[in-house]
Amino acid sequence: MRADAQRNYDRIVEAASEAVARDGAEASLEEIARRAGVGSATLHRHFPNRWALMGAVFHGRTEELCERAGELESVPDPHEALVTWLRELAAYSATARGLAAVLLAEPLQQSESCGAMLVTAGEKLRLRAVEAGTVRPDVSIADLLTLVNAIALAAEKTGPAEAERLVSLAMDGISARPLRR
Amino acid sequence: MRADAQRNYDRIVEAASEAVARDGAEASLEEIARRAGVGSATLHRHFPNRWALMGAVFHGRTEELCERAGELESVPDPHEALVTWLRELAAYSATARGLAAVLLAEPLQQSESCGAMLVTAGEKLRLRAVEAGTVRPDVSIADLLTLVNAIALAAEKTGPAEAERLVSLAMDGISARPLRR
DNA sequence: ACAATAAGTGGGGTGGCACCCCGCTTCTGC
DNA sequence: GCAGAAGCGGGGTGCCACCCCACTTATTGT
Repeated sequence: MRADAQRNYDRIVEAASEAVARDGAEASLEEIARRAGVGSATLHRHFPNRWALMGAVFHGRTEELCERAGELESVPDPHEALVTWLRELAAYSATARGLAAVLLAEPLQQSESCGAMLVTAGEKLRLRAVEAGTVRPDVSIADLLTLVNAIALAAEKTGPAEAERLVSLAMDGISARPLRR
Repeated sequence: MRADAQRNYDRIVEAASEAVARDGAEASLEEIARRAGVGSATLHRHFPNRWALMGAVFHGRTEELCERAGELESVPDPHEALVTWLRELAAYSATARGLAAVLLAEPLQQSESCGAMLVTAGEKLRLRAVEAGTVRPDVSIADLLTLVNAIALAAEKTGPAEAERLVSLAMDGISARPLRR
């Protein structure tokens, strides 16, 4: 990649980050290009569609979340580690407007994508919890991520606190029965 | 309302129903107007924004779901009644592309809205389950509907079966502990 | 240092969209 | 059957995503 192309790429991602923070994932691509100081054609050449751009925008944050998953592997209680991570993921998704939509929209299998990164990071936490016997083995990491993303998407209007509450609710279940762990 | 205005209203809703079934809630309003045989201005006069139209489209179906809630009140097991209703709601929302998005988008309190109808219908089922002691009293009907709609939205691509599975999952919780009901 | 060339750029075009204005048509109460 | 109001829709505006192609710029070999 040529040096100037790299510079434009970075400028676009930076402008897109600001735009997404302000307007959500539906931000105008034209305006992003304008603010990045490039033509709209340049934006469309680097990112063939909106999701590709959003993927780049959220890539950094996704890496942080994956690192956080790594940290949580050293938490003694595997169940707590998993639930904590899922709650943090929900809280961040609910704040960074559009991340949840991007994660749900993009095919989860495709490597290099944000979704794939989260799958591999989260799978370790899930497996540890299953081995500890606190999580049903028939629940896949894809199930958990879909559930959490769904909640984050729904809670985008009501805020991260509500998102975390709903995640806790879904993890524990709605039934009034004593917790036996 | 004048007779011709009523006729146009009905035509628009019918065309919109077809369009939504095909393209989801993001269907082109212009095309809906075209297929209804009216000018786009007429559509915009009857429905000031997209959600107003979607509300009208889903009104009939929402009524059916409310009736279904009424039927389920006579099911002996209150917990089963509630979960069955929520699962059916999720399955329908996942099929009728866009219903979930509409329900999440519109303010839940506003009367006459689809959301409000579902709240009053579902609240009875929830209350019965709480009184039977099978559902935690701190879980509101709004929580449940948000959760179910979120799942339906996320499962729009994967189909109603997956939506039902995730609802069941959220209702029971992910933990590997014996069901004590 | 510089020319050849491949890579990258952006102004401007296209078609589609939501939404609005306003002169015209059609219904309705009397 | 008529006056006035209620409703209508063609056409306009401004915004958008996305594309084409003549031009500019970085790189590479000498």
